[in-house]
Amino acid sequence: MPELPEVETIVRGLRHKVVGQRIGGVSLRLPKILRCDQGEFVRRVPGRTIRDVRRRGKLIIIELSGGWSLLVHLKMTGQLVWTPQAQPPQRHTHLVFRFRNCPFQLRYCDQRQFGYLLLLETARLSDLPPLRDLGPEPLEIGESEFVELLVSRTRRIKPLLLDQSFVAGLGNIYADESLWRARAHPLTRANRISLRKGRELLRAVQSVLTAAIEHRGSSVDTYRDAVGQPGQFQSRLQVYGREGRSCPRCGRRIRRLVISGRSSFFCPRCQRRLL
DNA sequence: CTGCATGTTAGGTT
DNA sequence: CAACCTAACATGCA
Repeated sequence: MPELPEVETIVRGLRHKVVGQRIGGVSLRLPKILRCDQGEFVRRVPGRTIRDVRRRGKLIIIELSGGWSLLVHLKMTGQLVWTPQAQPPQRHTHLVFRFRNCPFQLRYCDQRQFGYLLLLETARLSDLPPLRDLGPEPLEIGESEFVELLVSRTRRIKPLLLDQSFVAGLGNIYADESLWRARAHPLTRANRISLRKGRELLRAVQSVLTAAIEHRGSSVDTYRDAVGQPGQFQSRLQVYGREGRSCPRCGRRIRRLVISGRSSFFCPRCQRRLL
């Protein structure tokens, strides 16, 4: 499940492979993964050069020459993989970009087919959802700004952290890890979190994300980076997916709670419920 | 075979 | 408008 650290790892890995490459052709094996006009995509993409690859939240933006960009959301199981041409495409390979004078190709693979790509004018990128509706980047926001956002909300902190319009890029894994680090119960109402704890929560979010990026993300399921390698952070997760194991800080059994339909893993001793 | 879990978001209701 | 709920997507697993 690619969240911010996984997407960042993919973007960094992809950037130095594809920037400057000219797209020779595309093969669309599963048309439904395109969220734009198919004909336009096949007509407009070949011949363009990749200018930049960047991330915003969990979205990947591949900027092409001539004022067009590709927007990619990997959702649960999407992968963008730099692969030797000679390697036969697998069952879940849905789109292939070939490059001029290059023995590698860029493949979009997605076991569950929830992810998508679309082509649009670079100038219109930020006018449209989902980019338009994203909250601030958690690694760029300041403590006071974050605390301001918290006090204006009455929602429970866990679903709030998962809300991409509140803060962009957190998913279930890093939300739980951050709450554990900050010793905050996932059901706490955002506006009931003290200023001190609010600042602590942002620092927890930032240190977890930074550490996860350093370890190239967490492969708890199918995640692979831009060259097909798994991440290394899954073994450093403290609570996520560890129901019944002991809390690394206090030894108490980690519990799992379903909050707005999502699993939440937390330590009932370290993360006391305030209400 | 059934039913559930999975993350995200669109779309609905309160 | 904010908060909350549910459906939908495809697959794998108990």
